Amino acid sequence: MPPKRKAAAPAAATATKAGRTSALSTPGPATPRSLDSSMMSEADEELDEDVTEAQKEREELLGKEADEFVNNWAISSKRFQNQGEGQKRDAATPYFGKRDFSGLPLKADHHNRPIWIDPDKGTIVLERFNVLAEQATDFLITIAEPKSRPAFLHEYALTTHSLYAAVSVGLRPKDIINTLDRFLKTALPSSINNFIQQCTNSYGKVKLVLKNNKYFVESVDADMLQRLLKDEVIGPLRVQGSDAITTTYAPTMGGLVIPGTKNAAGVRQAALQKPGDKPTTDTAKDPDLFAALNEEDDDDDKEAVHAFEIGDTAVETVQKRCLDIGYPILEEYDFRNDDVNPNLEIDLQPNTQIRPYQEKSLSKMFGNGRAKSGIIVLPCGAGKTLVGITAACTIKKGVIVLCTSSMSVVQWRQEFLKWSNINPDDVAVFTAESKNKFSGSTGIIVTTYSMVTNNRERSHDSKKMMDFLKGREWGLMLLDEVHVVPADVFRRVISSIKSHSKLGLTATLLREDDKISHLNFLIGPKLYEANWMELSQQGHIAKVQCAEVWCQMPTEFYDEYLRANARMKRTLYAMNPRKFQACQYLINYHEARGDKIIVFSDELYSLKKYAETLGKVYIYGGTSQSERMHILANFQHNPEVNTLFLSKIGDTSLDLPEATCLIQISSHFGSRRQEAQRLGRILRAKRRNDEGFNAFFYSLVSKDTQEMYYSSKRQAFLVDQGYAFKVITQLANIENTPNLAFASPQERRELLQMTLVDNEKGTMEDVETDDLFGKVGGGRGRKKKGLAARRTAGTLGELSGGQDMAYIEQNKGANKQLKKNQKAERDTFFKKIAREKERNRG
DNA sequence: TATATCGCAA
DNA sequence: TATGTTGCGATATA
Repeated sequence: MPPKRKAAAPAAATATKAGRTSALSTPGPATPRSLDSSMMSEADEELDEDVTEAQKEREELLGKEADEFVNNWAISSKRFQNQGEGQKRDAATPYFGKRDFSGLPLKADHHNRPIWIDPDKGTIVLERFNVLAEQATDFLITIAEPKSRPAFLHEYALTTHSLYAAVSVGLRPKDIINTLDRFLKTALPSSINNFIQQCTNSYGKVKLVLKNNKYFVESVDADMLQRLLKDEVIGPLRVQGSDAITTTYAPTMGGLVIPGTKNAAGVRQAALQKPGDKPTTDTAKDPDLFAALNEEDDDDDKEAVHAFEIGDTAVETVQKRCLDIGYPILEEYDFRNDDVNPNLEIDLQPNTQIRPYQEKSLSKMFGNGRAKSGIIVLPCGAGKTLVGITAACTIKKGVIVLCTSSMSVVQWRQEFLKWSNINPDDVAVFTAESKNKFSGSTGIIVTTYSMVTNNRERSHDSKKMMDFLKGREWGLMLLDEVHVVPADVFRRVISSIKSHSKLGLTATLLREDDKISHLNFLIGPKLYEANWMELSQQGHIAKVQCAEVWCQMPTEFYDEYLRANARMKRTLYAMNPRKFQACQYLINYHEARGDKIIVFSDELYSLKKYAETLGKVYIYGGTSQSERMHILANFQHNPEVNTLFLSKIGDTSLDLPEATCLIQISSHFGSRRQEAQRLGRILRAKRRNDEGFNAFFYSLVSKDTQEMYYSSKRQAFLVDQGYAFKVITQLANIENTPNLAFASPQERRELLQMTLVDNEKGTMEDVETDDLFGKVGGGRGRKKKGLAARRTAGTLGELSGGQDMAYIEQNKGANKQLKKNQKAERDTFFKKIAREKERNRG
């Protein structure tokens, strides 16, 4: 393959693109209101007990089929069908065998091109240091799945799903192939070419569109529709009497303006500006190859589309069948031409401007002027909510928001009020406590997954509410924390509520099981995934230093550890006195530095022990609502309270104040999601834009225990995002920390004894403590009534209560002292870290 | 109003 | 290389 135009090409593309984005007009015409609600689905009446059974079965089936589908389409099954390209052999060939790709001819100017591809697996490697790296990155996130993105070499995988996503945002096969070839250092292997052709031929050709309250199967390819009509399952489902295939012209993006973008801001002044004028926006600087390619689509302006109608009840069958025969259906909502569903009065607050990456992700969703269903992945603190709200403001139809907890329900409502001009009466909350409806003909409902999926007997009110939710059509379904949806029960949401489009939001599209791929057909493709490192370099989220601190287990602890059962093992490695000391040291250090510190421990016994011994506040599941509020408020405003201990309650269900340092002493097995979520807790830091400001993330790990294995597993995701974990085996000057706990062998033995005794009878209930400082404890823990509670509570109360008071004072003194030699100590600390870093590199 | 119970997720 | 127990929300109960 001859070398083609190189560096100049993307630049040119950028220019065209910029010209295009300035083609402005206001969003579609005001839609007349129609209150015709006779369109309710027949589904309502039959939705009772036995239906849920059937639903379950159907979902299982769908799940299985999705898996099979994925397997059938794996790239490896189609590899080398006609591998013609010169398989040269040389001396090294025997060592690589089939994996010798030296035969792929390098292009003459290969050093100007940034990517390599594995013809076998579709793995793409990108050189970040290449001049074209930026453009290539933009292209790659559109067509491939980011696998690993550390500093210099990024790894992507070309998969069926990623190509599906690329097609769904409007790329054509020839765009993909040409651009890929342009960036490749070698000739494009024919296996990859075939793979792309095959995937893209079947993907994205068929669309499911809801128009005037009727479902249409739509395609630009008339033959394709004929094939579907001849299909034994789909054919009969076509609505009788509409035998003709209708042909219309597809709208293009022209005219649609996403609120909050610079374009939107300029709409009024630029109303007279002609399309094609010189760009006036900064977006021109942003080389977005995808948009550039999409640009070409607009040349053949009006594309004919063909469609036939299917009944409401047939939708799921058709979707499933299409998946079976290899033409997965895309969901699109032509909201601008929907004059059946009433419009919602909503717009972003004037002067609201969304960030470039938010704009980018939304432009993928609304790329062709319709709303495409799919998933947007942004790190915590990067403004997912605003993306959702902006989408709602673009569609301007009824919205249903699903959250994981009632706390985030309240937050979503607040955010809606904060960012948009929505009438507060139109944002209704549906939870156990409040079951409001909006007053007008349409509005926004914020609710939880569990509220909608609840299988059990319902209270009268919520039954009525559910009927209401099921009985209407929603313009947009916003799925917060969408990674929870594949959980079998939550999946039911999708089928029970009818919405024209679905937008999933998450920070970590990750699960430890394999159900994550189900999202591809439950909701839609991944439309956009932000790179954490990039956002932190641009100052949208904080820069974080990650460190793993290895703590030696004292021999007597290790002996017990080896002997203990799994449960006790976990307690023991959390209670490791060296770990305790490291924790104490880090807290001292960071408090002196002015940080707000959160310490996570999933292990409740150690959580309480650590917090009580150090005289810090803690929150866990058993902390009552009012105490939680009290503690959080103190942590946020009281300069005396700088450290907060949390159980895994802090992962999802607390609205945590800003923190700048995070220490993990115990965590849940190898959950990458948890690790990422916790890191996310410090990404919001307002000080992030201060010169040289860093947030800190420490994992304390007991050496030579299972924790080491879990820890490495947990870090995988963050490492792929480009975070470097430093390993620290020795904290500088730790032995000189004043009032270091468990410094003597005697104390360590006592700690061990106490740990063993307290946990021997197994249960945490036994050591449930009374309110220590009147701040913690109580609440609705799962403690068994009466019984042993009093016995041990006494011991522990005395023990920790007495010691803690002493500790509080000592620590205050210690902090003052620390401040004196603060600088000296900080220096040694960082020298230590630097030395460790060197060692790890070598 | 506070608390116990249940189903479910990780 | 797998685990088991913690927490949530909704509802029923006194």
